Amino acid sequence: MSITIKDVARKANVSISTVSRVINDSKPVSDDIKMRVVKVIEELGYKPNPVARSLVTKKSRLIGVIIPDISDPYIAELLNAIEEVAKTYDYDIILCNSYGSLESEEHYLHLLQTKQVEGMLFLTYKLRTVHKNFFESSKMPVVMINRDASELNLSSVSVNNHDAVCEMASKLFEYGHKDIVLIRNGKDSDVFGPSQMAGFKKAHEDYGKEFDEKTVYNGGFKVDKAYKICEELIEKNEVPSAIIATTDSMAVGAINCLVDHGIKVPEEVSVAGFYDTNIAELYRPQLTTIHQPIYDIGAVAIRLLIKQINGEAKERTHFFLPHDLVERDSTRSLK
Amino acid sequence: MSITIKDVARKANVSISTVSRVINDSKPVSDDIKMRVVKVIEELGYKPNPVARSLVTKKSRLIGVIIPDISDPYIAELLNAIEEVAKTYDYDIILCNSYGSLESEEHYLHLLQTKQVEGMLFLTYKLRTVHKNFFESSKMPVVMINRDASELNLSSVSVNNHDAVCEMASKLFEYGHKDIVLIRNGKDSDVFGPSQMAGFKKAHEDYGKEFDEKTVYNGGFKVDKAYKICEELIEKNEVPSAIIATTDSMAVGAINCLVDHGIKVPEEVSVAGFYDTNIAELYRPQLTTIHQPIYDIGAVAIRLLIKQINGEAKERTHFFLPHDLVERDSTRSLK
DNA sequence: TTGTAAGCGTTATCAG
DNA sequence: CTGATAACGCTTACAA
Repeated sequence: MSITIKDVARKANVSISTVSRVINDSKPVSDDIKMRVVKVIEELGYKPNPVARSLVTKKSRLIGVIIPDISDPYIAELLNAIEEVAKTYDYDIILCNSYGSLESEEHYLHLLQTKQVEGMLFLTYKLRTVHKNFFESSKMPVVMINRDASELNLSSVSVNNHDAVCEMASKLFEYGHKDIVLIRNGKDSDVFGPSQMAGFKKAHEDYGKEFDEKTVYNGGFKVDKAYKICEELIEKNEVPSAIIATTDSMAVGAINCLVDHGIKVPEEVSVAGFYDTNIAELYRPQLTTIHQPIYDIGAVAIRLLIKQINGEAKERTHFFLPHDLVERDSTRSLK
Repeated sequence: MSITIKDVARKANVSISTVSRVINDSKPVSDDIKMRVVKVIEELGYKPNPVARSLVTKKSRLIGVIIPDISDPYIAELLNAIEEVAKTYDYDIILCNSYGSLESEEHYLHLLQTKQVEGMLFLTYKLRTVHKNFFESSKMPVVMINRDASELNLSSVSVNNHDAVCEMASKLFEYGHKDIVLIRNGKDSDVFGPSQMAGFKKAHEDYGKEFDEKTVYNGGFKVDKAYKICEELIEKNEVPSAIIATTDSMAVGAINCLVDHGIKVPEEVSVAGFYDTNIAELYRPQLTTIHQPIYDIGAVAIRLLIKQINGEAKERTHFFLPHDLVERDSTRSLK
């Protein structure tokens, strides 16, 4: 049996309320009594029982995090940040890996609610009605990562995907590339699908290029998918002079395919990635990519959430964090 | 205010104990009453409050997981398994990222204890006295991953590193390689340091080669470190015909260095990795590596832990899971 | 088989 | 400033 507040009270010769007051610093307690209590607490090595505490305060000091795939390095890095700053505020993380399945996302949404989490961080590839309904009815503090959720009246944080794709495409056009293929995350209903498409289009406009929707493919975050898309391109003899993938690993998939078919990168085809995850530097050729402040995205998201939990948050908005185009060896100028 | 057991009791016209009995299936309840209660529960959408429950049962349904680095793909995959099977048993995971620092490991060990976790999964690069003391005195169920902890009278699970290194080295000797450099995890005090060294030695004995301790380097799980080690080798003009790294990413670091210095892999030097993480297949040349049943390691560990929590575990032992040498393109036979 | 009531360890209200 | 005491929502003897 471990030591309770009662033991402390008894040994210090005060009431349990007094002990409670000193540990919570909630009401004035005379100095000598306070010191006496503190001393006893140390002697006994007393630690308040968080469960009992939660029962009365209705606060669990728990935050739920639903993500589609821990083994995605991008998400891992995000988690790193979330975990770290949460601990700073004395919150713990309950991790839910949904594998991107709507079913388990729904399951976790409810699970977390019954687990009494005080708020949730949500990361999903597709946003559905089920989600919306849940968020609307639960009124639980939620912040969305990597998706603009202002339509749901939720705060969210990400990089500006429209601008990032636009910049990358522009850079390639400037380098003299005539035709660029975009392998984006997914369809219009998927995360950032629309803004990536729009950014790509914008670059075409800016550089007076004709835009053809057929040059946009859906990679669905999958290396293999990107590989296959590339293979098709090769078979159809439609290999472009440059490829932009909205994920580093899809870029790697594309390069592997090209190289496996004897096409040199970047000599014959330029390929760019997105996110600047570990592999971008590890892989050869090193990837030209969009560096994202992944850690910061996670950190901002969790801070935002905690503010919301504490009722300090004003309005719900989307936060864009700055990205960076980093040029390495997988792209080249044709000029 | 959410619905409590009282609301259910009132609406079903029974006592709260009866309700408790039906939700826990703990004592016989007559069929008609049970049905009535179940119906009311559904109507009201009642969910037992886990906090209140924990307070009386002293069970938190929480398991603490301390790991050194979430963004390590190996650990991410492990986490995947842990999270998944834990949910199966209705346990939640509290994630603690120690960055391998002894200080935060210690911090988390205690934090988890006060958070009332029912057991812990522990993954560390170095095992120290602090850890031992904690485990001895707390008598909390703990299972260690990727480290033989039988000396601490703790269960643990991993692949047999001695054999794996030995097999890899043997394969290379068979291929006609004369000198092999081993870039292992770390020093003797580090995880698997000794067994990797021993396995390497054994292979030398088996093949009648002279063993020189100088051919063993400590990579400390770092890509850069491996890169530098390789660079030194090149500068000293001591490039071996084969390199075994005990981590895929260290292998990649080594290959990158070699290639950056104009040395071809596998034509001039063979390089092998360990773990068979994503990058092993993604990278070019694809890595020859030791495939580890990472998911299974995680799954076995968490199951073991839950058994221990339930008092079903017999003795504390180390479990070896089978590994596999998978040959890809980063090594070649000299014959 | 069912109900009553005593906790579980805290915080919070209200007197004093 | 300090102390009783009533919650918090649930499980579990103990009675009935």
